[in-house]
Amino acid sequence: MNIGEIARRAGVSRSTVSYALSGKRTVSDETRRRIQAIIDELDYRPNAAARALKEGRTRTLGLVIPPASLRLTDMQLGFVASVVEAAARADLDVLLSPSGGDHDRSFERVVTGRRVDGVILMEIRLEDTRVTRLQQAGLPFVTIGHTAHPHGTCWVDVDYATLIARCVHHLADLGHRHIALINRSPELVAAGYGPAQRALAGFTEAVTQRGLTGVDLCCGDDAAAGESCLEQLLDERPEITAIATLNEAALPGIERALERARICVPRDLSIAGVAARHWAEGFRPALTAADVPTEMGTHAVELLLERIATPDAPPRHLLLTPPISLRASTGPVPAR
Amino acid sequence: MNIGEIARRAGVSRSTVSYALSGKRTVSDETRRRIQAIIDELDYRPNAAARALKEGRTRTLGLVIPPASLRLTDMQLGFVASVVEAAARADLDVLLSPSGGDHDRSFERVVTGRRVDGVILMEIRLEDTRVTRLQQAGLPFVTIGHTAHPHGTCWVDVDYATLIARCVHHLADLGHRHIALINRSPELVAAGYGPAQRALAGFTEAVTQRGLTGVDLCCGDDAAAGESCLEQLLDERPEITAIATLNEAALPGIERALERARICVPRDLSIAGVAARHWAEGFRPALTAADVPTEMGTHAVELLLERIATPDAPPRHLLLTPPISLRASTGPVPAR
DNA sequence: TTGTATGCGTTATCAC
DNA sequence: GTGATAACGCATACAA
Repeated sequence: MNIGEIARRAGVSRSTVSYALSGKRTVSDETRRRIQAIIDELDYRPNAAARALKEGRTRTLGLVIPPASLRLTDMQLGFVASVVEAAARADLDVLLSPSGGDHDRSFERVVTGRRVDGVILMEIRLEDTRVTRLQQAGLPFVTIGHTAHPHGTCWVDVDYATLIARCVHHLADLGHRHIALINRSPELVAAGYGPAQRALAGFTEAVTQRGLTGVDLCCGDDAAAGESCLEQLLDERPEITAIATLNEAALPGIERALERARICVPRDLSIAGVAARHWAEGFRPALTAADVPTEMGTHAVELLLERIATPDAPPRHLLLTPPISLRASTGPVPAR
Repeated sequence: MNIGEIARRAGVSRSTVSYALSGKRTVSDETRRRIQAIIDELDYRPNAAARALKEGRTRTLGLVIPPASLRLTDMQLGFVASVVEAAARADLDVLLSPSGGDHDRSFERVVTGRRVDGVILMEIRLEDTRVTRLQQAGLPFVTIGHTAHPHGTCWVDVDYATLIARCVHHLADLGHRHIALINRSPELVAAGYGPAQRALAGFTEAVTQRGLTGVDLCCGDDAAAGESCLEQLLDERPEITAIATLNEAALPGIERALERARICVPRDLSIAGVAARHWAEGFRPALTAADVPTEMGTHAVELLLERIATPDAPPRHLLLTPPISLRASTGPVPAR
C-alpha cells in the first residue's frame, strides 16, 4: 500500500493525498474526507524509508548501550526506559546499539549509515573513542556522564561529588567522625570511570573539610562483593560508624553482612548514599539517599532534540543534584 | 557522501560501485581496489533509508517491550539483552517499541510504517490484540510466551508447568509432604498471564500426583511483597516444609523473612524454583532452581529470521525446559 | 483548490 | 567488465 494507490482510489493526485496528510497546503473538506476514509479503510501509513530518504531525517534516535553481555545496573536500565518513553512522547523511535569496544559494527552502522537523527551515548569513559567518532561524523549526540574534556560536548550527569559530599556532611552533623566510602568496582575505578572518580573526590574533600577520618574502598557491583567488602571493613576498621556509598548493587550484600554481624542500623551504624529509589526503598531500614532521578533519560532526549534542531548552538550541560531523601538508615553516632 | 560521489571520484559508474560492494557482479581487481580505496578514505557507507526503500527490507527487527513505566524484571531484561546481541551478530539493528495498551502510537508506527522486517513481542497476554494486529498486517513476528491460541503463531517459551512440577517432584522425593507455591502477582494471575497460569497448573498436577498437600499464593513482584507473603505463609500454614516459586523478584524478601523468623534453609525449610541464574545465585543459600536460559532471545531471533525468509512455512514453536541446577536450598524434610 | 514533475540514494535490468 | 537508466515511495517546488 502506497500513496499512489490511495490517490488512485480517491480520484486525486498523489500530492493532494500527501498534503491532506501533512496539512501543509489547504485541501477542501470534501476531498480530505474522501481521502481520509480510504486511508482509514486500507490502514495506510507512509513508508518510513521513503519518507526518511526524501526528508533527510529518520525520526529515530540511537541509544548506545553497554554490551549486552554486561549486566545493566538498575540505574542504567531506568535510564534506558526513560529514554524510550521520552522518545515515544515525541513520536520518535529508538534504535538500540550495543557497543563497548572500539570496533563495533552496530555502532558504525548507526553512525555512518544515517540510520538515526542523533545519538545518546551511555556509560562513557573519561576518554571515549566513540565520542570522537561521533564528532567527526558530525552526528548530533548527547552523552550520559561526561568525558575528561566536557566543554565541547552536550551531556547530562549526576553530580556524584556533591551528593557524596552531602552524605558526608549529613553524617558529620550527626556526630560521626569515622566514615567509609564504598565505591564502585576496582575495575571501574582503575579505568577512570567518571562517577567513581568524582565520588571519591567529593568524599575526600568533605572529609578533609570536616576534619574526619575517612577510608575509601572499592567494591564489586553485586551482592556477594558487598557482603565480603563489608565484612572486611567491619573487621579491619571497627572504629567506622558511618558509611557513604554509590554502589547500589552491593546494598543487599551490605544488608546481609550487617544482619549477620548483628549490627543494627542506624543504632550502631549509619548509611547514606546515592542510589535508584528502588534500591534505597528495598534496603532495610530504608536508605537515606539521593535518589538518582529517573528523568535523566527525559533530559537527555530534550538536549538531543535541541542539538538536532540547532547543531551550531553552544553545547548545553545538565548536572543534576537531586535532594537527599531522609529515610531510616542514618542516626546519631552511638555513644561509646 | 553518497554512491554517486564515490563513483565520480573513482571514475566509474554508480552501478560499478554498487556491484563492487555487493559482489553480485564481477568487477576487475584493478577497479575494485580503486573504489575500495576511495570508500575507505571517505568512510562511505550506503544510506540505510535509500537501501531500505529499494530493497523493500530494513535490516531492522522490532522488539516490543512492556511500557517503560513498569519495571522490567531481570528475566525480561536478560531477554532484551540477548535479542539485541543475537540481532547484532546477524548484522541487524533493533528498534524498541514500548507498548502495553491496545492503542499505541509507537507500536502502530513500527507495524504499519514498514520500519522493521519482523517483530518480537514479549510479555504477551493469553488474549493479546497486538498478535491479531500483526497477523492482519502480515508482518512476520515471534512471541515470547504463547497466547491461548498458540497453533498459528511462532513462539518460544519456558515450560513453567513442567519446571514447577519438577520442583515439586524433587521436593517430594526429599520427603516433603506440605508444599507451597509462591506465584507471581495477583494482578498478573487475574489477567490470565500465561506463566503464572501454567505454573499453577503444573503445581496442582504434581501435588495431586504425589498425594501432597499444596497451597498456592500470589505475591507481588518485589522484595517487600515477598517478605510479607512469607510472613503470612509461616503464620498461617506452619506445616509447610517446602516452597516452590517462579517469582524471582520476591526472593530477597523471602530471604529476609526467613532470616528474621530464624528459619534455616534448607534445614528447616526447602526452596526450589525457576529464576534467572543471577537471582538464584544471589539467594542465601544458593537457590536450587531451573535457570531461565539467557538464550531465549537468541532463539527468538532465529525463529524470526526463519519466518522472514519463509513466511508461508508452518509456524515453529520452542518450549524450553532447562535442567534444574541443584544448589544449596533444598534438603530432606525436617524430622518433627 | 488541485495536478505535474523532480529528486532523495540505492539496487537491478538492460544494453554494450 | 562496465555504463546508462528505471524504479522504490514520498514530499515539495512549480504550474494551472
